[in-house]
Amino acid sequence: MAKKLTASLEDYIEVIASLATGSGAIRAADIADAMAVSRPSVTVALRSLASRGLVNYKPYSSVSLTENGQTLAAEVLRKHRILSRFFNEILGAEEELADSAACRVEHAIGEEITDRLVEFLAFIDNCPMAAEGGF
Amino acid sequence: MAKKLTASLEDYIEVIASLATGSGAIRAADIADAMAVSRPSVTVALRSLASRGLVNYKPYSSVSLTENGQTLAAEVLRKHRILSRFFNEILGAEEELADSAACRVEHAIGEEITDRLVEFLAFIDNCPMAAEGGF
DNA sequence: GACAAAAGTTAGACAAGACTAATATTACCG
DNA sequence: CGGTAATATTAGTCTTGTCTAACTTTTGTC
Repeated sequence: MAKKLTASLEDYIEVIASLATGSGAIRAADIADAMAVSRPSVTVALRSLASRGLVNYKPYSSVSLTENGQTLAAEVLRKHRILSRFFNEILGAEEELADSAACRVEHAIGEEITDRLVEFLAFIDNCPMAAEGGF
Repeated sequence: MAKKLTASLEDYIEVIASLATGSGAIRAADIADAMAVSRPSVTVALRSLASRGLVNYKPYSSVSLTENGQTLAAEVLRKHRILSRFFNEILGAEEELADSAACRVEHAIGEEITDRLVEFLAFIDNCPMAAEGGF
């Protein structure tokens, strides 16, 4: 497997994957807007991701994730979703807070903790005692 | 309140607080050893923390936390403990993994999420249905 | 009390990540 | 087709956090 990305590069990958679900080509400006970051920062990040084989990137043209990039993005998004759900549904945090916390924590937990959290949420979903209105 | 610290500086504060529970003065070398970091890095961090009024620091002498530093350390340690317990006791992760994940996540969640996690664990502790052997 | 070892700091380098200002490229419209 | 607007990149700077190597200060031992 590839070497671990920094939190920042994971964020770029994540945003690119999100933009990819929409229609149309992804341009650096879209990424910059989505991340509230300057365009030169995007250029640097794209070069770094390209050098790791995670995005297809040629100067002055549109961007896409490679196979590996998609795999990686999927894992980050999975962490994000499960954390956001946990913070919101189990802990009762507002959606916006849950989401922003998930955005940061997603870079700090590994696969095992994530898997266990998935199992935990699945258990709660099926738990008759935990139905309606949370705990 | 003071401006938010970086993850790195929070780590330093946390380690200093931990070392402070032992006996004897805290020296830079102790911090370097505890964090597996070079001594010059400790010097830099101490200067930064001192400039923020969080540690008492004079070159070539021992280190202590100020009142504000202690308050801040307590908050970080509280996050650490609650996260570690959650990962270990609720999710069932090995202690070592739970602790290392807590080490990273503690910098990524705020007071509100922490408070809610505390409440959640307190609920589980008192929940007759969740007794013995986890869920 | 002198002097070697331990501890601490300074100096200089590097990497990541961000920014602004300036330059280059592309694309669209008349 | 030419020229401007939009987009992208380059160049140069800053901050944070780390390192190694060299120098300084403190400490402890005889």
